Amino acid sequence: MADVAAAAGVSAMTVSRALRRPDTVSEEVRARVEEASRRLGFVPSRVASALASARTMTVAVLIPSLTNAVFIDLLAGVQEALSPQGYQPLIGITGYGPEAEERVLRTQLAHDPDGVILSGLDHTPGTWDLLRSLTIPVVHTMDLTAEVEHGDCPVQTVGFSQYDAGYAVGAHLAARGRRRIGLIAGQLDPRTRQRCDGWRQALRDAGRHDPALELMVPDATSVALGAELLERALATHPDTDALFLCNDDLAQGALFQCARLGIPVPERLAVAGFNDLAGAAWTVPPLTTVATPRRAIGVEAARLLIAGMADRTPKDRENPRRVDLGFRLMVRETT
Amino acid sequence: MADVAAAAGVSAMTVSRALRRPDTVSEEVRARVEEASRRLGFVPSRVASALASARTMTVAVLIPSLTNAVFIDLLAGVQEALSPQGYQPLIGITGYGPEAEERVLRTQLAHDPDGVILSGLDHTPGTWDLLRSLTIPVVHTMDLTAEVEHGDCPVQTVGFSQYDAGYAVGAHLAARGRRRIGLIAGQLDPRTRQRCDGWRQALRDAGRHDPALELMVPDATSVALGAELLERALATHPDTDALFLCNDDLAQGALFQCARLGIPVPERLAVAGFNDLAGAAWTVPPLTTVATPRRAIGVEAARLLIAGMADRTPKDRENPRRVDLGFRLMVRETT
DNA sequence: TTGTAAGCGTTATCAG
DNA sequence: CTGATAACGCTTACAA
Repeated sequence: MADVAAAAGVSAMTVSRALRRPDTVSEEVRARVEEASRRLGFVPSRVASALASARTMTVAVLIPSLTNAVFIDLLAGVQEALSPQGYQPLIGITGYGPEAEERVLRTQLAHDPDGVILSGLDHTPGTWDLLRSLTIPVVHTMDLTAEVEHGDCPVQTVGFSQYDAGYAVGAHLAARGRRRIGLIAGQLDPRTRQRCDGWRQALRDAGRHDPALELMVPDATSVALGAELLERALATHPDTDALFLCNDDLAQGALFQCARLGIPVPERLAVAGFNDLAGAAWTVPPLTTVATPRRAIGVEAARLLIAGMADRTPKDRENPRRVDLGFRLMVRETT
Repeated sequence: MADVAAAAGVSAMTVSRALRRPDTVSEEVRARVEEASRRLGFVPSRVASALASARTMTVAVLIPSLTNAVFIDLLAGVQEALSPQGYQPLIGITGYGPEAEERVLRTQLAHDPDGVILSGLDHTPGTWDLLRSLTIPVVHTMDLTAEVEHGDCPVQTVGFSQYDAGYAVGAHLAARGRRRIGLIAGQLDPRTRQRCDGWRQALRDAGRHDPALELMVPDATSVALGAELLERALATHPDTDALFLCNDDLAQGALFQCARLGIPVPERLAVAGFNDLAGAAWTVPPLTTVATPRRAIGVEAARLLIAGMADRTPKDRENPRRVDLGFRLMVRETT
């Protein structure tokens, strides 16, 4: 920067200004600085800038895993909204564990991010303490604030009601006249559980809930697991006439297995998935599922953060928001 | 750090040492510093550290897109290898355009990464110039260095031969006795083209290449596109008895469409995909495809980078490596 | 083994 | 509108 300043015949400070806020310097100086800067191939050091200005232009984004399309879409939305504003996402992988999340968060905080985006609301007390102590905006995603604020700490959330979405599926299956409605779930994180809770309540409301038809395993969801669990579920309860699979990959695996076993869908068995992942509309038959606004959640979370980071107010604590982006039941042909 | 130093009764420099290289201070001092550090909740500022040491502990990772599972896997591998060593990946999305890639690279370089990982070898002259001028290690992935070095600039690559992989598929289909073997490709980046080139050569070698059976479109690949293109291909050339779809999502879409149209696979039509994406082993029938070592490529690229970053040698120019991680033809039931 | 001094490359601040 | 000066929080280099 000193070199550019010398070349342009101005002070370093003026170079800094000319490059960051061209409107604060005279037209003539701006031109000279830009020319010199370009000629010398000057690239301002963001590190130095960060140290001097206390703004790193980075945002910590914590997600459970990179192999779950749901969080990739979230990340894509975040990236899409952040990057035009000059912010860099710093991704942190938590592996679905609140303890690991706390560790990763601490690591990320050492980078002095200007904001934090988290997945879910299932954090350790240590994490809550940390977050409370921060003076940068924090947004929690993929879930909505519960009635009670967390540990007297107002919280900003962007998501949809996992419970309501699960309820919608249960209600839909019941409305279709199914009597023996089962559930298959993997990856039992809090969000999955909420979906299951909603589904369960819907069946209770319809007077058709049978706990025996619930098959819940901790394993990560996958097409393979869906195929396997479908077989197991039908083996135990052959009279099952409808199944809610808590994620589309499970549902796709189940559909494949039905095809293999010669089980007609939806005639003999109705199948519903969750998330409306890529290809769900093209399975045979096309899969009934719930479209979730994952990308939009990322975009909105980033927007809230940017707003909070712009005015250097200590945090949006005073004004916590709860943004419900909803969901859509996609009724296709498997039900 | 000054506060911790005061609390521990030592100088700031000693705190810095005690925390980074505990073996360089006396046991007693180390204990005092750690205690004080913990008690005060001290988190060293990486920004300041970066400025002072000229090491940001970040690595720029440029990939075309977040919605392509291939690059997510690559990223996951990179992250997995980088993060235990204390490095942070900085992701940059290039959208498959060399020009956009150059822009993104320039942006990332402002963050002073300690290393760079790129996808492919298809860069603009400007990008090559930039890379040549860097004093940090650079690794290119998903492809292998061609015979001729790029613009006299030795290059480090980790990948596999897209050409050979394509050839293997073509040879396999021919060996299965298929006569009218077609090709469906989307996302026509250089890697896809190389796969197609290999496939083409295999068919020529078998004396069965018919350019009319090639259907190449620029659109991003997807299950939906696969279904659509399958129908279009068969409409134009009903006698096609085998198809290579250049990515598994296309192949899955094609399989779905075959099921819908009542086309028996593999009896009437053999289908081969590429990449062995999640679920490929579970389609009906299970999909023949090529397993590519995407995650391993990420891990290996990160390893090479770490090696190059450790010893602060200007760059691994002197010792460019070409790491071929191979591929595996997964013969399943669609062929 | 520990401490001192001098930056690292910017930007905030305030004066001109 | 421009510039001088003092940080920002740490690490390198060297001295003790």
